[in-house]
Amino acid sequence: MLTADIPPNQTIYIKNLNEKIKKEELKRSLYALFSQYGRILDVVALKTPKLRGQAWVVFTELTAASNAFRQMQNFPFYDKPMRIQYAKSKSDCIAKDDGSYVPREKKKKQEEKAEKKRRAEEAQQYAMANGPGSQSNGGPKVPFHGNPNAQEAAPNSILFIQNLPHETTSVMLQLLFEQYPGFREVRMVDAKPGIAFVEYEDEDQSSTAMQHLQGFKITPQYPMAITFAKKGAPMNSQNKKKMQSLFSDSSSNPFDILTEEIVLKILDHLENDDASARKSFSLTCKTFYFIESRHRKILRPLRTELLPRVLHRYPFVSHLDLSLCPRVDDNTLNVISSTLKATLSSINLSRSRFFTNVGLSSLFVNCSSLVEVDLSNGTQLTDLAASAIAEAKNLERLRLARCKLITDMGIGCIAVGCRNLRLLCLKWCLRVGDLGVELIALKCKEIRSLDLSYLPITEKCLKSVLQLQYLEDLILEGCHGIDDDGLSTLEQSSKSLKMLNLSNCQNVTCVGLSSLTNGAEQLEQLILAYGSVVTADIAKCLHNFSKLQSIKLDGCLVTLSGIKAMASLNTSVKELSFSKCLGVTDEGLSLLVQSHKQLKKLDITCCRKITYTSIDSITNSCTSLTSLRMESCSLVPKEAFVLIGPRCPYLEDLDATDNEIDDKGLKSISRCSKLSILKLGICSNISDEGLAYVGSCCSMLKELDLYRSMAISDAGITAVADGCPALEMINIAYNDKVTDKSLTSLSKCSMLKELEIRGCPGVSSIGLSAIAMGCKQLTVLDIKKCFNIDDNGMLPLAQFSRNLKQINLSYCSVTDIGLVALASINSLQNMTILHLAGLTPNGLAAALLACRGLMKLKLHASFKPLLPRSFLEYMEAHGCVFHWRDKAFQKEMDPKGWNLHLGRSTSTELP
DNA sequence: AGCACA
Repeated sequence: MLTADIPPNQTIYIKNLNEKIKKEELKRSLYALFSQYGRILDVVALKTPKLRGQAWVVFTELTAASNAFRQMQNFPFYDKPMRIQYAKSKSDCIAKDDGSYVPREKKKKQEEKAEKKRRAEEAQQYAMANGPGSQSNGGPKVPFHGNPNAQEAAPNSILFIQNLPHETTSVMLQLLFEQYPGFREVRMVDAKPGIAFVEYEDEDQSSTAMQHLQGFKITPQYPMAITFAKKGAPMNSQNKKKMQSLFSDSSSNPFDILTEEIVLKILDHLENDDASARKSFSLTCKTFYFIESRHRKILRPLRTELLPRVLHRYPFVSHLDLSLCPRVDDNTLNVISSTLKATLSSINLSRSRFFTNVGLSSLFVNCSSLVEVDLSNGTQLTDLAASAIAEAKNLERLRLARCKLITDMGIGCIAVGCRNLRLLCLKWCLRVGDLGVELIALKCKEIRSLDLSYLPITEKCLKSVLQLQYLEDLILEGCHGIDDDGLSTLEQSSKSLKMLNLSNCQNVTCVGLSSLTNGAEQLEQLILAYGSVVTADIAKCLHNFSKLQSIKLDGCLVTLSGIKAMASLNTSVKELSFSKCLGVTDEGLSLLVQSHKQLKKLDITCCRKITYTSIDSITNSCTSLTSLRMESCSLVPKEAFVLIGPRCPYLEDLDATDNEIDDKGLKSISRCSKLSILKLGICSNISDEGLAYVGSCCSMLKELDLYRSMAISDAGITAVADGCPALEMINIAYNDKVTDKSLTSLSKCSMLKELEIRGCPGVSSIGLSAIAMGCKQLTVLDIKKCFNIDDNGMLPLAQFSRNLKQINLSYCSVTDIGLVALASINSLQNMTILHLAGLTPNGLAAALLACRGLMKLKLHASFKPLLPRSFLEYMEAHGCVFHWRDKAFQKEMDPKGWNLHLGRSTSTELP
């Protein structure tokens, strides 16, 4: 059995121990070392020639063993790194506990084992000599990973077929199996290609079919492997009894009565990305553990060091997301390409560095089924990398955003090599110009989506791009080389175009736009944010688009005639965005919403001219509105918010940040029972009374922002915590009325992922402990300037918040001790640690060395000279990026709210 | 490298 195949066991097996240590001392030290993970029942170590250097540690709990297994792997112990595995069998002291202990008769037992092995080998040889798949080349070429107990399965009218090529369909199998009498049906498992179940009327008939089709090759490389399916148990009274006795007898596994088919079906119903559900599933029993490992398709590992073993456990992974691994070197890519050769279809390397074209080349040459690759942020990648990409002949989706060294030459290679590209993102590839893009357009005829944002291109390459007959999405954001004159030379747009983004193209006006979109009859979405003035001319281009759904003009100057032109369109759009637009008035907006009554999403952030009138028109006309974003609409009075609740019952998302809304308004809005996102930052007119309405009516609420809404206190937060169990994000920053009571209430929200309590002096480590214990999904935490949070808050966080990715603890009272504890959280990626009075350079270094997945770290510049250079290099080599800040210590925390209208500190200081 | 309980 290979290491990765050994299922979890409450006993761990440790090898590579220092053989010079005396047995008793070794046992004592192991006991001391591993007690931190849980209660230990026994430590076994022997010094016989065969068993020296090894030991077993028996825990009372499986979870203790698995934590020890993970966390102490390679731990240096008496100068040698420990190699830990799960024990292969149950320890005697456990067996004695649960009554399954059978005293062994030493030699006899061993002989029996050997005998069994011999017999199994004989049987296999016999099968090899007689099976039909063997005539030419001796059995299946491709090892199939099926149920290891398959050969022992009793005859069954259902057959279990493995090692099928992935393109096999149920019709193909039916044609094959219906030739034999008694055929009933073929069943395939959607989420698991390569296997199928075929049912016959009885066991004789299924046996006949099995004999005839054993080893049949649908394609030359895949001889099918047929076994009897594991027996399922219909629920007659006899079985019920069996079930009951199984449950009362802990030594056998009640789940063994489920067939693999049923177990796979259960897995199909688990969310693919729900790690905890999958984990519980595989810890149910050995069979489940095994089946889950074959079913897993998506993997997002935390550590590349463990990748060889992880990939061995999950051989059918097709989607590998390495965005949590800052360091991925060529060696790692080699491991991936050799283990996932045939199965890998998608890989994300956008957050990883340290690999080169050599590793990429091995990846693309070996993994021929790769269809999707994200290499964004590969600022180190050159044209050599591009020519490696060109080996990926089947690539369909390629992202190269910010690969600034890749030139037209490299893109040319990709154009020639990857003819099946459907999506290509070249955003910020500053050395790619007309030539590269033209080559892509000429060679890659399948392109659907092309992102050319911020490229130094002109209309020259657009000629070819617009001839792509399947082009749907074209993104030309910030292409300053494109202007009206150039566009006027274009004759016809792409007929298939659905989305056009010309944001930040200041040299393009409605004139250029109409040349570019001439003939684009399928256009659904037009994004012209931060562009030139929107005038009546816009009507000229828009009136042709009968399918237009969405117009975004964020940051543009919009004239009244421009808005009138949009109001006179004969199509009804679903989405309009005017965030930060100058020129939006009550008159224009009212006209517009009256002619677009189907509107679902409207963004009028910072439209500072609109008043009650606009809100009245919007809510009157657009009753199916789901999203209304109106941050800082400073002339809208509080009375306007009362209109929203009764008129827009489908509202899911309301941004009323920095508005006059009061409790009456909140009462009205709480009638929107589908409300999921509610932003009430800097709303000083709302109080606990208003929040109580939200708490009692909006049970689907997921996000609540109360940043600097200073009138609220514990009672309001508690009402929300009690009434909104689905809450995932809450921001209560800069509120001096909030205390630990709020945090204790919020600890009941078990889905909470993001908590910001920056600048709340009333909360302490006690409240944070409650959060740590109750909110196990917590991923992002901001406790900056919570002066009363100290090391006592970090310890529970370290123990319970194992999913924490990001933390800001600047200005807290945390010291070396708290930080070192925090560092034990494996998932930590991003920390901001400024102005911690009790932090020493040594404590910081010790903590950081323990955080192996760190990607981004904000520290005060004064630490830089105090940390050894070699230490900084070590961290950087592991993928950590340091951000040195030198802002002076701020004693007061913006007591008068000076920052209020100068942009929010959240967005400038948190990444 | 190696899977036991004496």
